[in-house]
Order: sequence, then structure tokens, then C-alpha cells
Amino acid sequence: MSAAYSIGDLARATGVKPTTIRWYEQEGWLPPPARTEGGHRVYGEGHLRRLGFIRHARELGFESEAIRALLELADHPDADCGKAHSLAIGQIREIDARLRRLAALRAELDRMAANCAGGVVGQCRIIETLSDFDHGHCADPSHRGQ
Amino acid sequence: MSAAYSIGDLARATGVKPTTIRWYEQEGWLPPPARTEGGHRVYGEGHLRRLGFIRHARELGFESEAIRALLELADHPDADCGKAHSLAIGQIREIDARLRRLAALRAELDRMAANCAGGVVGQCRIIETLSDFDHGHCADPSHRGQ
DNA sequence: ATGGGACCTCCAGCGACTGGAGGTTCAAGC
DNA sequence: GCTTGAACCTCCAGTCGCTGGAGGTCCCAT
Repeated sequence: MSAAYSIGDLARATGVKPTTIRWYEQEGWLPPPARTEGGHRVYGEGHLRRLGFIRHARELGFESEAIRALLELADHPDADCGKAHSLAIGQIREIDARLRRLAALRAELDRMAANCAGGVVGQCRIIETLSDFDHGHCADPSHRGQ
Repeated sequence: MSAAYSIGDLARATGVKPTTIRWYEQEGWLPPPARTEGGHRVYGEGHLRRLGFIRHARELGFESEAIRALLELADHPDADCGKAHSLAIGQIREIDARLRRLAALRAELDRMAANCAGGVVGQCRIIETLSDFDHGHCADPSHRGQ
């Protein structure tokens, strides 16, 4: 019913190298797939989606623990609701912080690109933009002028 | 004029461990600071900001090459304007993709948290949310219902 | 002047891959 | 139904970005 993929198909579809896919399996990120008589791995849609998720989460810079937790959440969505809830809330906080920083960095790169296009590069502030050594204090976004 | 920091001060201010700070210096991410008679490192405001930038950029999941490029851009804002411009544009694209994915993941976690709070956990879709194995095709955000 | 915490260098180890060696399987074309 | 070469298999050593420990020195508050 659901399509069957070789490890190479999966690699092509997700951009994750076969070697890395095997490694993910070994480390328990990806469930062991079925095998052909000869021992070749055979994947299904579920593997494809899960691998895509892992790749994007890694690209976004989430720690392996957070990814494991999210996968756990996906695997057992109705088990231990309270835990799932607090995990989700925690991740939302994390994500909001990222969104804020990315938006600030984007704005600064925008400004630079705009100036640059005009032939005059102003002072570069990308470091300042992303250098706020916060640790909670002054997390109010209204504090950063623009 | 500008304050002087020990490696420990820097570590406390940025959340980067002294060991890692020394390693950043060794690898050329951070310029070698002044030293006391006895050989202890002495940093200034510039180091502080630059280190904060590196930390945030790493947390956001940027590749080391991209970070190096951004630092380069910051160091020579008016040198080779065209290069700076295209680099900035490229990074903006990257950032927009991240912003989209993060927003999607956030929305899904939100939905889960909301359901969860009500005592009923629906189907978990976080994997689907972040599993789009795109590579350019279908990058239109309007395609993803919500 | 001294005690102990912070600092120094050097180096080995770890997590997350990556790549190569050496051998087997699969499937497309004859 | 045989061939042949690309894709797959396992095992294992190497890389990158840190991290931690050993063994020793510096700094400064008392």
C-alpha cells in the first residue's frame, strides 16, 4: 500500500546521506526498517516523514535531547499528557526566543543589503544585533529600538 | 576607557565556558586578546560582543562557514560591497526558511499544548509539520493550510 | 606573605556525523 | 537466465566542534 523506499530513495528525498541514515538507525533516532531477503533496508512513508523531521530539527539547531523529546511526544501523543504539555510549552519558549533573534538578524542583514545596493555600506551592526548576552534579563523585545 | 574582562567574566556574561572561549581563539573565531604580565587573557567590549554573536549564531544552528562569513562581513563592511551584498541576501533567504519552519513548528506545538490543557490530546502532527522534504519545490507557504 | 580560586597549556575523549575498504545484492539490458 | 555495474551491506577509522582532566602558575583579599 504505502510506497517502499530504498535507503538511496530516502537520501534523495530528504537530503540526508545514506551513511547518516544508517547512523540514525543505529542510535535509535529512526526505527529499524524491514529488509529484503538480501539484507537491504526497505523504508515506508513513516520513515520518510520522521527522517525529514529529524533533518529539519537539526538544521534549526535543536539539541538532540529536544529532538528526542519531540519524537517521543509524536510517538506517544496521549501518554502522560501533563509531561507532553510542559514539554511543548518549554519548546514554544525556546522557539519564540529563536524567532526573535532570527527576526532581528534578518532586519539587520536587510538594512545592510539595502545600503549595499545603494553603493554605500554603513556601519555593520550584525554583531551587535546578535550579541545581546541576555540570560533572561531584558528579554523585552520593545527594548531593542527597531 | 572600555572595560577589561577576564576570561571568567566573559564566560559569565555570555554563557560560553572558558575552555570554549580559548578554543574559539585558537581556531581564529575570536582575535587573541591582550595578556597580563603573568599571561592571563584580558578582553574588551569588542570581544564580549563578538563572542555573544558567535554563541547566538551557533545556537540558531548556523554552519561555521556562514558564521565565519558573517564575521568577515562585520570586520570589513565596506570592502567588496557586491560580495557582502550577495552574502547578506543569501543569509536572508536562509533565515526566512528558518523563520517559516519555526513558525510552523510553533503553531503545531501551540495546538498540542492547547489540546493537552483541555485533557484531550489529539493526533500529534509535529513530525508532519517539520517533515516537508522540499528542496525548493513547493516552498509556497500558502500551501501549508495553517 | 599566603591560601585558594581563577588562570595557564597540553592533551585525550566525546557526540554527531563522514568516508573508505572490502564484500554482497539487485535489477536493467542483453 | 546471465551478466554487470550501481547501489547496498558491515566495520572501522577520521573529522569537527567542543569538553574535561592533569599538572602547574598567577592574582588578590585577607
